[in-house]
Amino acid sequence: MGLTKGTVSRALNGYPDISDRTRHRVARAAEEMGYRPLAHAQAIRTGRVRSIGLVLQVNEHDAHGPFLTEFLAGVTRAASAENWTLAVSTADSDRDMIETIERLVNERKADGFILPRTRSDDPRVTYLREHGVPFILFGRTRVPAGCAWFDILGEHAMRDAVVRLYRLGHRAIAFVNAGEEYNFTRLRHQGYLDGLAQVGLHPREEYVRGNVRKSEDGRRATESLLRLPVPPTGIVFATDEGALGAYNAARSLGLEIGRDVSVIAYDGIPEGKYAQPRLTTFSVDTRAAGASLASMLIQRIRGAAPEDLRQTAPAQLMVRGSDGAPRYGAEELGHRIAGNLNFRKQWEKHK
Amino acid sequence: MGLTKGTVSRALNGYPDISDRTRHRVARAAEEMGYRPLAHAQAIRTGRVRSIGLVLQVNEHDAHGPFLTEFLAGVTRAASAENWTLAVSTADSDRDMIETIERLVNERKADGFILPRTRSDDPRVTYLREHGVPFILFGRTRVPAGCAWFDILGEHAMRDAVVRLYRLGHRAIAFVNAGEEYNFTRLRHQGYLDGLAQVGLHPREEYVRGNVRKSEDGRRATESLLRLPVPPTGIVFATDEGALGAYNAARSLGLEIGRDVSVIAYDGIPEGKYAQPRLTTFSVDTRAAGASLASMLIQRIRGAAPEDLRQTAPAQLMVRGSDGAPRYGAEELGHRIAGNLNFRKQWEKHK
DNA sequence: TCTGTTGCCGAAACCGGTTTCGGTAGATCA
DNA sequence: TGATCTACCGAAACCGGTTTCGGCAACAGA
Repeated sequence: MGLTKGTVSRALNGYPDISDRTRHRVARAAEEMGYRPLAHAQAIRTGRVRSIGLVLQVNEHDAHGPFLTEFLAGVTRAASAENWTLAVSTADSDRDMIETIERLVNERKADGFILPRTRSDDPRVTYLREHGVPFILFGRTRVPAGCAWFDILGEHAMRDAVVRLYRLGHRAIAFVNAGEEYNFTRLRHQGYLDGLAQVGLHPREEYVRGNVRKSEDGRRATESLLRLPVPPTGIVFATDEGALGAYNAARSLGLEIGRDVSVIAYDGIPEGKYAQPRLTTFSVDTRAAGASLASMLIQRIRGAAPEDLRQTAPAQLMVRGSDGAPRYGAEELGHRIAGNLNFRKQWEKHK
Repeated sequence: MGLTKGTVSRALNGYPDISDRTRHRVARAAEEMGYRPLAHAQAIRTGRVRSIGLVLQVNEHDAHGPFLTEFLAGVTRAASAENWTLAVSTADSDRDMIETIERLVNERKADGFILPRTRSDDPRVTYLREHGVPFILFGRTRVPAGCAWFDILGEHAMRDAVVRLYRLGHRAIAFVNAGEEYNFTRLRHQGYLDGLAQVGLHPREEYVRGNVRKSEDGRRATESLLRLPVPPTGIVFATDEGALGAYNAARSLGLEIGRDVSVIAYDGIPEGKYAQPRLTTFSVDTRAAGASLASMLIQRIRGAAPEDLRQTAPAQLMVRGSDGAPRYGAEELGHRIAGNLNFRKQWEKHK
């Protein structure tokens, strides 16, 4: 009893000039009365609110939807373990994004930020770097100076997908990429090319599509691929969502996914498990990613050098039903598709 | 120039003892140098951190997934408008939930809480009420004393779904309910009964199923309904997810949804738009709900009485392709299903 | 026994705001 | 012209912690 608040504070924070006896006494008393220092009272002196900032882009097509819960679970788990919390906000444009971050910084609602969906030229990075606010990227960047990051090796997944299709017997393998604004896009494209090189297939420009964001984009891209004179028998998708569009394209051309044409994608969204046939995909452990990002950001805020905070992890292949040995060769497949289209045309004329 | 910090504070906070001239001078100066009071420094005196707490349950089957982004967008929008922020955390059990809330309360990381998915007997309510922490429910509760809430009138949707099916010509209308742990479950059941009463149909116990959480549960429930001697021709689902399971059940019985059997559901999740045929459902404006909840909670924290903070809103019917006039009457449908099953059995024996 | 150390804790400054209190200048009124 | 009132602002206490500084007591060394 009868210790000054200063002594209590030092005892709780492990200062060396406190005897073990007093330290235990304080710890026990705090425990008994359920005392926890008010975070904002600490912050006024320490300058840290022990809070991670996360601003979600919500304008366009909702990019995080399926992953969000898992991601938040990972982040908050890791943050809680260090007694930190998470401040979430949303923005519907780049301007709004910067303003939102600015507000969180100025009022010190967050000590640093996790930046999901790294873009090629990212205004968030520009702003935060300029203002000396710590941050960590989910996804690598082209200009890495001063940046910490965590990323999944999507390019390896793309490469392995090509190799897998090749081993299943495919010799005409196409690639459908995501929107160009993201940094991972060119990496995945490179991974596709690496895969072709590894198995000794020549890259063909007409086998590559890009800027697929929604599943409808994926449908169009797939249809244009399958209507080529010599269509691909296997298609690698940079995202699950794009691949789900392929199901509609295949249906409208009278094709069966997994038999007539094989599909391998990337992300591991739940919808893939409900597709018919179930989508073979490279799944990302989003929860683990969130946890890594959170604890790395905390280290960064505590002063670790960004160069020491760069990690990558592999995606894990989930073999399901959308890929298999090709039923026909590419030329043969082309003829079948032409036949199907012709039949449909006749039938519609007949009506 | 040369005003004390006390004067500046009063000027910025609109105290009456500051002349307009000084007030403007201060406002302009603050604007110029981009000054924003540190939230935690204010909090130490005011006792408010201007932060809304939200703890998500993430253990079991992820209940919020599809709605989460929209919900967060609504909450953070409304919060930002009042210069508040959102503190998000997660929990994987009831115990963990209470501990997480406790931590946020003790450290004052949040001034109050939004409680999504109100349960019949909710431990969160017990804890917060006991500790005098403001909160608002997303969903009504059975014991309303001291509770503020916002809710969607799911029971009206269920009732209208029944009436709609009746007007389309259905006379055998079943109901598939959600998990019993949620409070909205019994409300929706009541809505179904109200609908039957309104059109003058007798409730039949064998036409009601419950405890459907995942789409697989919905498949089983639907199959058991359709295997009745006199199956329903129309089915109302308390959740979209359950209704998606009906698609598989119908397929396995050789039935076509929207023709042989009609389905109307509730939630408005994106997957419903991709189902074949597209799911007719009562859609909830989750973003608006989040916004209402946030601004009502802020009012609550500022001292408004909980009794004055109770709002409801209707769900909006999205007519798509899963409902229509019944192709057969109920008895006839039963015969067709029996025939299909028999055929399948023969065919399997034949193999 | 005296002098340095050391270990340990109290006292007080400090962080950046908010809020209370008191005093002064100018206006109002008798 | 003097007294009273009012509008306005400065000064200082305060919020709940952290951190610095200084001093006392015990202990070691000479």
